[in-house]
Amino acid sequence: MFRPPAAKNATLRDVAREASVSLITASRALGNPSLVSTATIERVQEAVIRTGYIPNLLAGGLRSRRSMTVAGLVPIISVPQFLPTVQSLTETLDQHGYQLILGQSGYDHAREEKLIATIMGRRPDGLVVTGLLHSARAREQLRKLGIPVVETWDLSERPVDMAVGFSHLKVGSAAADYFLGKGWHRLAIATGDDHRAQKRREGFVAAVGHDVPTATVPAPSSLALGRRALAELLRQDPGIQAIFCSSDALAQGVLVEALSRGLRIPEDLAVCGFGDADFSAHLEPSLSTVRIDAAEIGRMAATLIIDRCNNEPVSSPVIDIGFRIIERESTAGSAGCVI
Amino acid sequence: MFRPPAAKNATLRDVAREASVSLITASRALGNPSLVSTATIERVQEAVIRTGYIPNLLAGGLRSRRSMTVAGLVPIISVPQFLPTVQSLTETLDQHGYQLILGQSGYDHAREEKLIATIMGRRPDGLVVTGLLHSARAREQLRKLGIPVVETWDLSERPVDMAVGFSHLKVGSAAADYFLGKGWHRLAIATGDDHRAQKRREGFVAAVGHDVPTATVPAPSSLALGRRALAELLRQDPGIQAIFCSSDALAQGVLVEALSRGLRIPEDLAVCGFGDADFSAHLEPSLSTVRIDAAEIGRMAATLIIDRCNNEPVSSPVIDIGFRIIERESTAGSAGCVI
DNA sequence: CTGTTAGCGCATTCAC
DNA sequence: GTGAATGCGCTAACAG
Repeated sequence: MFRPPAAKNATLRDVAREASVSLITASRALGNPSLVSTATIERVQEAVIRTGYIPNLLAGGLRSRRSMTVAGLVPIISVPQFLPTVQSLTETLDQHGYQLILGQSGYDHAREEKLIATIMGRRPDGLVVTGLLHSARAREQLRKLGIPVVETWDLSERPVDMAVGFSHLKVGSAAADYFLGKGWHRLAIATGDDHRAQKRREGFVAAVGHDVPTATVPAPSSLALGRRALAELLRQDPGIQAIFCSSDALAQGVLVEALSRGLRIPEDLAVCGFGDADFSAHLEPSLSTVRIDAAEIGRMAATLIIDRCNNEPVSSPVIDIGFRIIERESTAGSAGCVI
Repeated sequence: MFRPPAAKNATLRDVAREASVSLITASRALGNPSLVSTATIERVQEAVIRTGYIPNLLAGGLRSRRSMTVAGLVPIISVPQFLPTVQSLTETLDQHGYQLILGQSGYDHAREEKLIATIMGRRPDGLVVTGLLHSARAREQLRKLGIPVVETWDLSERPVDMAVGFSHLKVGSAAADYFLGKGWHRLAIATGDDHRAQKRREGFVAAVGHDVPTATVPAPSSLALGRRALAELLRQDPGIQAIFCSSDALAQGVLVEALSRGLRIPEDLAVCGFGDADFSAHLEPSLSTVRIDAAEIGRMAATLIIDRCNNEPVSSPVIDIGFRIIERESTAGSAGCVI
């Protein structure tokens, strides 16, 4: 078993002794300075520096029942769309003294439940889930936890607790309406097999009024899969005019494959992605897409959690951050203009 | 079934009572079963299920001085190159019961030190740093912590503790040798401004024997910056034959810009990236690059930490995982062949 | 194999 | 303003 080396960390007791005050006064000087005289605070702060004291948040959390951690659950960390969310979540939490504990649930339902149990052992003060939970049991687990929970990247009618996201159905129908408004009627979809992408497809099909050729690829989607998807779709209908893709990576693959087949974009084939990746505006041709403010999702999720931890009123437990279709060259038909 | 909203979590004491054993026996049944009879273990396990007990790892960590957490420091989470490392690190740690606490140091030296202090408050059992530390003070802090530290994505001659990475100098010189071997002599570099990329540039220049036109872009590098970088390099030397880029995103930008200027790849301009992103093999033309096994870095880092936590001997504290140049169409000159 | 005792480091009672 | 006691939930150490 691992034994900590001789150089033990200074404890608050050491600080108190250095500053010639009691343990609790030292504690207050650091955590609740308004209760302590200025002179004492200064003495304690000096003692902290001299001893190299680093507060033990495990001990503090045990006693105060606030671990100052928030758990973040993602399917896998390397889903590019979620990255800005995780980043801004981490940053915003950090600004308020909270740390993020990251859990990857994979795409496995059983794992999801096990992960929740493991992570709850750390007694986080809140939980942020990226994407709705798969299993009903997991949702039930969360409901019973009694800590703030934010579900992100989707809007449920009945969230476990709170939610920050947008309607994937509406994204789908908006994309379809956009294509139809351009006068394109032979439409198709290249999509990942995850739940949210499927809902966008549903919205798309509903707005079109009938089913459309669809190529479904396994997660995580990629440029390579986009190339394969276009090949598949052209097999289903060689006369496709416009394709809605479930990610910009996929859309880029469609672009590459289309160009290598000598198709002109958007005259022969229009393409719209999803997510507004950093590269999308700079491709040739530039890629139209649906923009989601992923970083804002993380910020809002953090804010909701922190407010609830401080017993501050939360204005609305369900926040729709919306979306925007960004028109670029890949769909710049007659009715539109290049941004 | 009624449950008060603030239903307190069951503690080990509750489990022990349910199972009619002492506290410590319950503890051992769960954490050290070899010391307890099979019948008792079973009774305890049933009690766990009946009570819905979730061990409080804060309390356990406080007492045992093992928090079962590992801190991971990255500049920012959304650097694509590090993602597979973070992912496999999380997974490997998870398999051994450890959780990753993520810290983003930004690109700010002062923040780095502050972050280390914050994170140490959680008393992690180990620390994984992605990239060498910027500030000497931060390195000094780590040395004094007395916990296993793994620096990744680089090899230092004098690591704080352990290291898993590769030589950026060698990558640079290998890239230069590769270009020179193709008969290309008017070389250039498009590079991010981070320390590791600069070392690759150093190695490149050393192998070439003289300085080369260089476009330096701020982190994080992107396709857009790659386009700008090529424009800049062509201004410096319109006759450039081959460019070594510090990331595949940057290289892709160079490709896009080159094609939009009517340059033929690789006849007019050869391009090599770094990192072997998932899209690189599927671009048109496909992108030559330097492949690093990023996931392996994460796995090895986790293993090193865990071994050290268990006081198991670590074969070597510095592990070179090497790299490989992957030749594809963007550099498929006469002397080579397309993979 | 099982139990008793004694804390881990800190913050929440209460007291003055 | 300050302090003394108490215990958060768990496990290391030593008994039996």
